[in-house]
Amino acid sequence: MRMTSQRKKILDVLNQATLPLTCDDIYLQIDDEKLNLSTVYRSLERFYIDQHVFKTIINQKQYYYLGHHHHFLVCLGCEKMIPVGCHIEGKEKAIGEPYGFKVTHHDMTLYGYCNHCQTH
Amino acid sequence: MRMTSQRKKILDVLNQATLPLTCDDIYLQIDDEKLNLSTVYRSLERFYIDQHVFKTIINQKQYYYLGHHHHFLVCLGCEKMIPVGCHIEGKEKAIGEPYGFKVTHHDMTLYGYCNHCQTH
DNA sequence: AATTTTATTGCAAACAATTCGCAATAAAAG
DNA sequence: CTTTTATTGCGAATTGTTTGCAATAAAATT
Repeated sequence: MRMTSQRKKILDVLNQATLPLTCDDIYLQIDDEKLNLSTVYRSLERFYIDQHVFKTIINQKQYYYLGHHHHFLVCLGCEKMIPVGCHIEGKEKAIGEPYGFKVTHHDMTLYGYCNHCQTH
Repeated sequence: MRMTSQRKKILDVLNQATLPLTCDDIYLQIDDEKLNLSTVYRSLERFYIDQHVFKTIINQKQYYYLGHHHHFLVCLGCEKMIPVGCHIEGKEKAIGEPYGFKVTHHDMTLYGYCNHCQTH
């Protein structure tokens, strides 16, 4: 795995972030005329496969983040995202077991309305 | 809500199904020269909003199903899907509460390897 | 039953997110 | 310093999904 200047910048952006980001988010934050969006896509997928970043699907889009595996409350009103812990972590294996299914990971998102959007 | 012939056929297909289906799955199963894929998309989204069908996102695609809310084990090898119960149903509200967030629903998918793909 | 109303459809085109082929580039190895 | 080969930029393709709009057909009204 070659640590290119592009990949360094991508990881920098992710390190700075407090919420998960799409490839496009990251692309836009890196103000480099010469960086291509497909490089961002390829790099993040590579990081993900090599287990250096986490990925979650929200509103049918891929989001990436660093740190530890968790989930998000996503507001249907304003799209705000709130990180929340994982409540299935330990149960993963048990859920697959009766079917001889080996669970490797899971993805979950909770949708609803944030404090603000409930009353506006 | 007008129960058109197209919508009847779409619901028929879903009723027959034992696993969740994409719009395209359903479209292909209805052998009607004159039925359009966008009608299938629009109808299912309407059913979903009116709470007549459930929806879940798997591999970044929308799947619809009837019956009761549940989840799926999805094999990364052969794409096989196995329905499993929901383990968060009761906790939904509690997870959002500390943030004043009103959870309306959630989506989860478990990925891994089925019995067969583990050894092949 | 005939007519009016209006939700729904078919069609083609647009869209958004993501992926791909390929020649050029630049890390890392020799 | 040269060679090797992973990675990039670029443009184009793909996939899943959504949209505008005129035509159609349910359902409501007469």
